[in-house]
Amino acid sequence: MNQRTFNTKPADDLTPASAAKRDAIIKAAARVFMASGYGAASMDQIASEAGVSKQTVYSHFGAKDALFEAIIHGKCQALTGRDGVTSNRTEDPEIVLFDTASSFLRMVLAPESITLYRTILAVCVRFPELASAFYRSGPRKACDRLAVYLESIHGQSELDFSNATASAELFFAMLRGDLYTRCLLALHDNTDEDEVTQHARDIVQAFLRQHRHI
Amino acid sequence: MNQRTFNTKPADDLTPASAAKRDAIIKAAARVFMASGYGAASMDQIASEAGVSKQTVYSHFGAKDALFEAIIHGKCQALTGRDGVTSNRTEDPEIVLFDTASSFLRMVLAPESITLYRTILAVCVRFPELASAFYRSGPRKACDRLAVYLESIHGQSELDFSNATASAELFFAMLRGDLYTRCLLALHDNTDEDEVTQHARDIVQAFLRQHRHI
DNA sequence: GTCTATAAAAGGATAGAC
DNA sequence: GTCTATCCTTTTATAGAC
Repeated sequence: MNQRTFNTKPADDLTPASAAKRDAIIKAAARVFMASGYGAASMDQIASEAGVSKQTVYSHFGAKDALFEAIIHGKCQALTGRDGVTSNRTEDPEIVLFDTASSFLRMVLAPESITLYRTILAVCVRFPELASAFYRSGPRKACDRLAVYLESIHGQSELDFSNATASAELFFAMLRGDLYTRCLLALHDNTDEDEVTQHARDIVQAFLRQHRHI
Repeated sequence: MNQRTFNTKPADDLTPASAAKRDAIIKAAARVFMASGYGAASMDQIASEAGVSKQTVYSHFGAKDALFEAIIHGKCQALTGRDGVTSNRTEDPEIVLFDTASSFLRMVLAPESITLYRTILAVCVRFPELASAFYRSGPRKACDRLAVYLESIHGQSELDFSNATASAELFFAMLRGDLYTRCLLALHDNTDEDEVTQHARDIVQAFLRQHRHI
């Protein structure tokens, strides 16, 4: 570990050539870390794929763990930025929930998301901050956004969302289901798009039935 | 990888001293692999903790990956053997489901189960058979057992389990919920026993309400 | 900042004696 | 089968020249 602080984003006080190299290092490191995990990734391979010398990598990031943290943090922030989990319109809740379910499943079942999650799980004890950052910018964020929506429609159509956060957590847990476990374990060669859509439809129905008090 | 086949269980055609060493190797390897994962675990450390020489480890298991596979397969078989997921009595379904939920959560949230799952996820691409074996002896087994029970009570108390397997998968997915994600990510220092019990109670209620057609 | 060369250490696997 | 000693490769990190 190095005592200096290294920026994740290309700094403006670098020469264009240096910033370009820094960018190449980040891209290469992301590829290598995602492909091999933290332990099996080598600084040699990262430098090679970035087209720079190993010493340049160390000049920019100081140590392997600092580079790894920068990459993972970047990936987590990219996660947060993505598609809104709820299309917050005054539409039929069933439609809004189905859209939410579809985009959520597409996101979490994407190979890059699966790989990122596996990579973090493999090192979450050694890098607790990374695990926390992932949770906040991923699962937690999705739940919070959905909870806000559920609260906004509480009472409509005889729907009871008096505990919106718990309901949101349940919604995503149901969505993941057994399918997510199988994908995490790499038991599928390809994820069937129709199966996913049908699954989202079923879960939305079950979720609505569950929260419709009679 | 070695071309020979190595037994997982202590063979009877070994001298007692040899069988004891084999057992020590298995115990030490389990500890080291679970503590460090496949990549970071070293054959030196395993030999050292087992109190034998490294060559003895190689004599028994041939290669690092073969030893790893033997350890993981052993852990998976131990998983299967454990507590019945359903207490298949002619009791109130609510009680049976609550018992099932409680023992399931206790099992999957146990630190050893979490560690095993993380270890397998980290190598599931390189060892597809291990991932498959884990899935069959863990999540799949639990679902199948519960599905059998659900089918047996289909129609009772106005409960609809016409798709028992899907219902069983949903039940366990709901049970895992956000709590399981947080535990996987090592975000908890200790799992609150009362929180788990209350969670199981809530999920059973939601599950029953969901399958009670009106 | 960047590169080449190198230090220093760790790990998987094997040879040879008993 | 078991042990000691060793080979060979890979890896993190740094030194020194430009």
